[in-house]
Amino acid sequence: MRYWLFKSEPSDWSWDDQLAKGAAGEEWGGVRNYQARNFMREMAVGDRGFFYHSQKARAIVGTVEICAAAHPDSTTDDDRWDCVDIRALETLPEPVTLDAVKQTPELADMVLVKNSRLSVQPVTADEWSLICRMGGLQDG
DNA sequence: GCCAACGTTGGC
DNA sequence: GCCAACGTTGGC
Repeated sequence: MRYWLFKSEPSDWSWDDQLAKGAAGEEWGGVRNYQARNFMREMAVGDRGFFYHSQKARAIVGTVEICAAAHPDSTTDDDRWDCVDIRALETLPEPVTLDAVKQTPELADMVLVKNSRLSVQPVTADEWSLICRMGGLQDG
């Protein structure tokens, strides 16, 4: 299983919006960046991901599961763009802020820190378990 | 609200 | 195919 991170502006699509979709999940449409799209094409059903609030919130707030592999993005007719579907799994009891990530040496190489503009990105297994613990989850 | 970083576009 | 101009993202 692989691990990922999905970024969203809460004013656009928030964790609450994602939670409201429940087990059915929701298409992660609207991504118009090749790197991000390529990562989504690599995702498999059952992979896990973090849900990150950008802009004012700047924190990892929950975990999600990939519930549909990459398929054409329904928000456009342009066939260059694919996306996956994700569903909310757990809310982090304690959100892990960008500040906290930056202050943790083991997380200094995270794409979140290194390439802050990439909206869909891979997370290593070590990063995953550490952030889960920091957020108050036993495990992913 | 500003601005740096980065990705994309389009002229040559 | 290069690169300048432009637009967008996201941290501060």
